[in-house]
Amino acid sequence: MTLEQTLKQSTADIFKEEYGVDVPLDTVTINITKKEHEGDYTIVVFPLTKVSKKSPEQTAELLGAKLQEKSGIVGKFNVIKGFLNLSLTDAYWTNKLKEISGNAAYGTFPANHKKVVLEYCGPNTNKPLHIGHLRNVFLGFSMAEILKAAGYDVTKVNIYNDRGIAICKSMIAYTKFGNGATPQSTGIKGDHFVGDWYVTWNTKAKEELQTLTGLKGEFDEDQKMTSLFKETQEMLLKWEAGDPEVVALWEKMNSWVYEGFQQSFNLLGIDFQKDYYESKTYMLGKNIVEEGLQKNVFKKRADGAVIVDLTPDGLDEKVLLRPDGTSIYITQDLATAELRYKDFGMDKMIYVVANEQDYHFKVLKLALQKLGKKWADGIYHLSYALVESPTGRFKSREGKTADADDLAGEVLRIAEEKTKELGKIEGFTEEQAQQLYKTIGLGALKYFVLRVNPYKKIIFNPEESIDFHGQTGPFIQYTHARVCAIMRKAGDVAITGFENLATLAPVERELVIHISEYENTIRSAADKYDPSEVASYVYTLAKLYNKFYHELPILNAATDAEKNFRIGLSKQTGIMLKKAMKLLGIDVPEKM
RNA sequence: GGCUCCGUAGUACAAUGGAUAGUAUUAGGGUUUCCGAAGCCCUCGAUUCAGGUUCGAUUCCUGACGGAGCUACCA
Repeated sequence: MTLEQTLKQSTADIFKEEYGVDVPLDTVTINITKKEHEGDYTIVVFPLTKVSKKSPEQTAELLGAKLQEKSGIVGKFNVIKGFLNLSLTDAYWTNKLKEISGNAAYGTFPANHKKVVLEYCGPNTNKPLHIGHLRNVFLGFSMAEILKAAGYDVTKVNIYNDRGIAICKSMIAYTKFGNGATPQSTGIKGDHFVGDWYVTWNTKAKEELQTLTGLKGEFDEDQKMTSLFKETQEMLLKWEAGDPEVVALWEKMNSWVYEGFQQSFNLLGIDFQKDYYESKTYMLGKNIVEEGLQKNVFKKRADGAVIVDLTPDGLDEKVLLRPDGTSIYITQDLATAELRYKDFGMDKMIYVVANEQDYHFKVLKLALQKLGKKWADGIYHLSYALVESPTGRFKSREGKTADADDLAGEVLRIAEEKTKELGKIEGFTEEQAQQLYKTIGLGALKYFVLRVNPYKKIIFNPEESIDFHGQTGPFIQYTHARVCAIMRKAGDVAITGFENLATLAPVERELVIHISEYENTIRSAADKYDPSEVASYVYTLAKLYNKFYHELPILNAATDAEKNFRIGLSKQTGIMLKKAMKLLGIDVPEKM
């Protein structure tokens, strides 16, 4: 039972005894006491006055006195207006720290035997990763770590959108203008190489369109009249027909892209247990559509298109299959979802996809539920808002600022610069130094993205956003390095129990309390699918530690009992910093 | 037009319906005879507007005003 539950239960028991009324536990609200008041936890008694029929102050006084008398852990209390501030005994907190430090698995919940499949990344193979993918992969990776800590059995999967008109554009441009160049011959990273041909295609199509019409119309529509587009479309048909030459080229170019992606994934520190390819699943949807028709869940429209009527659910009629019988995006996704269920039998299926597709995922879930698939109840769309530049949405045409590799390179460069200026890396080999720049640079980038609630859009200004001061990854990493320095200096002092400690300083209590809140944070972040709660937690922890560090001597503490306790507290803080940052996919260095 | 999401200091973010709305950054000031100054301490500064529900509203409801997304037989 957690402390919160204990206090709630005791409160309910006391009310039962005093007033003979059962108080539902959720009417008892307990918060961490605000800084300006004395106390650790606060019970808000306003809702309880209905039962006690007394003033908030009287109610609180009585409750406080009874809790102090019966709980055994409440040392003192005070009442301000309707707020009952409880201070737990020092013994309670020292025991708590002892208990936590003795449990290496603290913060990891026992296996709940629920399977989660988490899809993230989902790149197109015709262009490199951009800043939107960064938010996606950082969120996805972190969410997977958090769910694992919360006891779930998580499998991360990727889906490659590796077919369609877009990749054919790259292929056509390469065929016509490539002269046999390769990533190896040019030294260009594979995904960028193929992406460059996609850009070339657009440039050439624009030129052709200009000579054709002399106008700068709506490119997206008008490009269809160019010969280049017609060639591209022919290539797509050939690909679909399995033309060996086209398929061979497609395989070759995609292999370049995958090689490039893999480099990015390695740098970013993300991974997948299974890859899905749109080219292998795009024609699988027919069966599920047929099933829907038989179950009378889907209907055939007069023109032959298959639709699902979602108007009773407040949505529209949604087409699932074209009149000519070919499938569309949603058809594939229905089939892919079922395929995943066959592969994994998961309890939850999480899609990490931008909020542009909110509607799509509502349709997907509803359609599967209407088909009677129980597992569809476990579908969750982890929707996140777009990353925008200060001038609006990042467009892939807008240039280099939005490119993921460039951005990562930029933060690594800044990390190197800062480290050379401020770092304590005497004796590092070049390799260790490079590794450190990576740790710090990516730490800054990941933390910057993950500290924001996923549904809120992020304004990203490449020049200003990557900071190393304040609420940032490097600040937390620095704090960890500081703890490590203390531990090195402390040597192998055996940390014993904390029984001999007389009293705790306020900042020591705050630290222990915050450490004891870790499991609540994990639980909440997992339930809400929100890594930003962990980001916020770990920042507060680092800040508290720095405050503690400045206020109190650790190695030079006045008594052995204090020194022993403070070293133990430092050690545990270091462990918690590392654990929490790991859940964000961020490493922490021992020196920086 | 309809639907969804978002509006908090100059800027970027917090706040299960709870106390005097927190934190970072910017600007200004202080702090290395003492464990790492990428730190710590101090000062300035905000809930878009109008109603409603409530003992209590940044939070919930209604409306207005701003911003974004969706409303594709594209993915």
